[in-house]
Formats: sequence, C-alpha cells, structure tokens
Amino acid sequence: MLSALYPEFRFLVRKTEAATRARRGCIITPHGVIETPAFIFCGTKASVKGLSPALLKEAETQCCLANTYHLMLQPGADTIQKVGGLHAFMGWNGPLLTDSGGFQVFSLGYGSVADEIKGRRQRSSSVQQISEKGVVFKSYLDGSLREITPETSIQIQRKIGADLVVAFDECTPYHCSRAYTEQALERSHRWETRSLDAFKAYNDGKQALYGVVQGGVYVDLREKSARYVKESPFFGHAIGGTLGAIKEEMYRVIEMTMNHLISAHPVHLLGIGGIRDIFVGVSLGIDTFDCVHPTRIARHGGALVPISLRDHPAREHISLKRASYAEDSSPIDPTCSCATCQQFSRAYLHHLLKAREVLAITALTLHNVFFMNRLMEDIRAALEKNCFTKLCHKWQVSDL
RNA sequence: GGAGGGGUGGCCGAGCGGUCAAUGGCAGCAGACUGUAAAUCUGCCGACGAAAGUCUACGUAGGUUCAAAUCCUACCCCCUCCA
Repeated sequence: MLSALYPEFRFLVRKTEAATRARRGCIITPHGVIETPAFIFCGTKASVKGLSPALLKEAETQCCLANTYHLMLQPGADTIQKVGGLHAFMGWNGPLLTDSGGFQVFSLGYGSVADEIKGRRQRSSSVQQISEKGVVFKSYLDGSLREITPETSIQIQRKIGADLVVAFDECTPYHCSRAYTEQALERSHRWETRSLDAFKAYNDGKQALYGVVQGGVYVDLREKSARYVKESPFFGHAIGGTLGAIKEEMYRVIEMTMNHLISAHPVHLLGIGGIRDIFVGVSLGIDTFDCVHPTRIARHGGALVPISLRDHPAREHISLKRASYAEDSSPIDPTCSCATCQQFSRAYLHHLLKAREVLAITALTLHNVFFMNRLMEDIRAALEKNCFTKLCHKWQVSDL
C-alpha cells in the first residue's frame, strides 16, 4: 500500500543495535539517498544562512530543510514552482524537506519553549484564529491576514517541491493544559488526515509525507498520537510539539513516544540537535534530526567541539567571541578536517567575529555543519561495527 | 584683532542648580540560543568592596549657594564667521 503511495521512496533498515533501539539505515528519495541516522540542516528561507550549496556539499551535507511558512510569504510558492521548484531555485540537487508551516504559525505566537519558560521574547500572538478549518495568522512581513489549512499547506509544499513533506499540525505551547493539549491533538489528527487526503489527490510519486506525533508532555496523549500516526499511511513519522522544559523530561517524552512508534517507518525528531540529544535520540530509534542550533550558534560565535576541547563541561561548543581566544593561534579543533579548521586560527575567527566580518558566519557555520555531519558519520560507522555504546562513552553520554 | 559656539566617563553624545556616578549609542566583558520574525537577545560596564557604602569625577583655577556637570570670574584649548 505504501509503496503505491510513495513509489520513489524507500526506507531500509540495515542494522539494529542489540543493546538499544539504535538503527542504521537509509532513506531513498528521488534526489538521492539519505544515510541514517542523519542530521538535516535548516535552510529556512531556501538558504542555509552563510553557506552555498557547494559548501554544504563540501561539508558532506545530505539533506536540508526549508520552511513552508517563510516561503509562502516570500517569495511565494507559485514563484518557486514557476522557476522550477525548490531544488533548482536554491541550487541544491540533494534531498530536501519542507516543514508544514504549522510550527511557525504557532511558535510565533509564544516563542520557543525556552523563551516561554524564561518569560523572554514575549510577542503579541500572530495567531488570529484557530478553527477546524485551519489557522488564520498575521504575516510577519506586512501584517496581512493569511490562512493555512491542511489542504493549503500540502498544496504549497507540492508547489515548492521538496522530497519530504510534513502534514499540517498544531503545536501547543508548554504552558498548556492537558485538556487543551488533548483537544488540539484530536484536531491535529483530523488535520493530518486531511493532509493525507490532499496529498493523495495530487500525488505524483515525487514526494513522501510525514505524519507528526503531538501530545505535549502527557504520556497517554503521546501514545494515542503515536498510534494514530503509525496506523495512517504516512511514509515517515515525526515527533513534534513540546517535549519538555528540561532535557530529562524531553528524553522521557521521546522515549515514551518511541515505545509506541517503532516500526518499519523512518522517524524524524523535529527541532532537536544538541550532541547529547542526538546520542539519546539515536539510541531510542530516531533516524533523522533537524535543528537550527548548529547553524544559529555558529552565527553567534559558537563552534562545536569534542569533549576534550570544551571550556565548560556542560557546553557543547566554545564561544570564539571570548577574549581568551584573541591570540590563540590553534584551529578550532586540530583533529577536524573542515576547510575552516584547515586554514583559520581561533584568533582569526575571533577577530572576524569582533569585526563583524561576514566571513565569520560562513567559516563557523561550515565548521559546525561539517562537525554535525562528521558526528552522524561516526554514529553510522559505530552502528555498523557494533560499537555504538563505545562511541556514546567517548562522548560521555551514559544516560541512555 | 572682532563676533559667536564649544570643551562631559575608552569614543560619540544627552543633561544645563538638588531625585546625577551622570539618558542614549558604540566599543569592552560575560551569558543565552534546540520543527530559525535570531549575523539575535539578556546582563555587567569610574575606582575599592560580597554588600551597605566610601572615594575620585563633567577643560584648569577660584567664587556664589544649604547644594553646581549645570550660575559667576579668570585662564588654557578647539571650531565657525568677519577683518
């Protein structure tokens, strides 16, 4: 049944680790193969900020993500379709994924979970109305009223033309009652079913649809949602929504969700991308991740480093803006073979950051992308050689 | 030579009798960042002190006031215009 719906896609699990649920596989798409576990980089507005497709490729990137929400507002899905679709538009011929726009519509109202908990970045909600039909929201560009429904989200994603697309869902905030979470969850399921219907209506076999598990931090709701997604004809399964306020809670939510989600479908964990998070996610059976974190911290002067180079045990990156790197002639990581580490010293990167030179962004983003891809490659290799647990120990991740 | 304007914390620049250790901005220091309205945001930023607080500060030197960065006098610099 699924092969009829997704004729050009396949998910193959080559190996599953004995001690955990970690698995080594690949997702076959019309634009190439994604070796899993994999990290997908965010190129929100059809660009991974600071990097050209050539540099992305040089950093061994497999897949990028773009946002339906941003692209529908600028330049518009019709424009992208007219100029040949997203792959041609952004000059990336590898696999691409688009998010449904659901997350942005809602998150723009209350910010991220971290912002919400810390009471930061309070904006007036852009969400005007949530109804059974869909969501009316205000464009962040000009304040005009726009609407996204499951049908329009799928149509827009169809026009944009990424390989992997996502069903339209509602993302509930952290400070949200169980009752509302459940109500939103039920509606999300109806929206996702409508997403599937809209998808089938225009299906040309070139795209594969992911369903999203919601349910906030509530065990039974996650189970219910996982069941719904698993029983629906989605190509892939994604875990979305609020995962918790602290890491331990997040890991628990992912774990209890995965308890009900394990199957022959690829599982994507939406929006998570810390190093430790990835080890935990992989061990729980997650196949793909996406996150703004590696590229965002790069723009803010953060370089991901191995354990031995950390300047604080709990921080996974070093902050090159710090004065202590001003005369440090060593590269970010002497063992890293990315172009940045091959030619630039920490002192130079520190200077570029202080002088606000755009090269700082490109150089640090390139390093972090390379770092993440290298990390995923190491994880894949470890899974193949049955030494994933050993790799976890090397990264001091023991709470699996 | 004449007329006018100005000298404020590392820099730019407000303040023009008390609530001023002195608004802002920049620079500096540190922190945050997890389905990207983020090359962003937050905090600190005269000295000593954990803090209360103490001291030194608004060109220099005096003065008037209970009280001055703010008023007066002289001096030293800078800038503009007229000769």
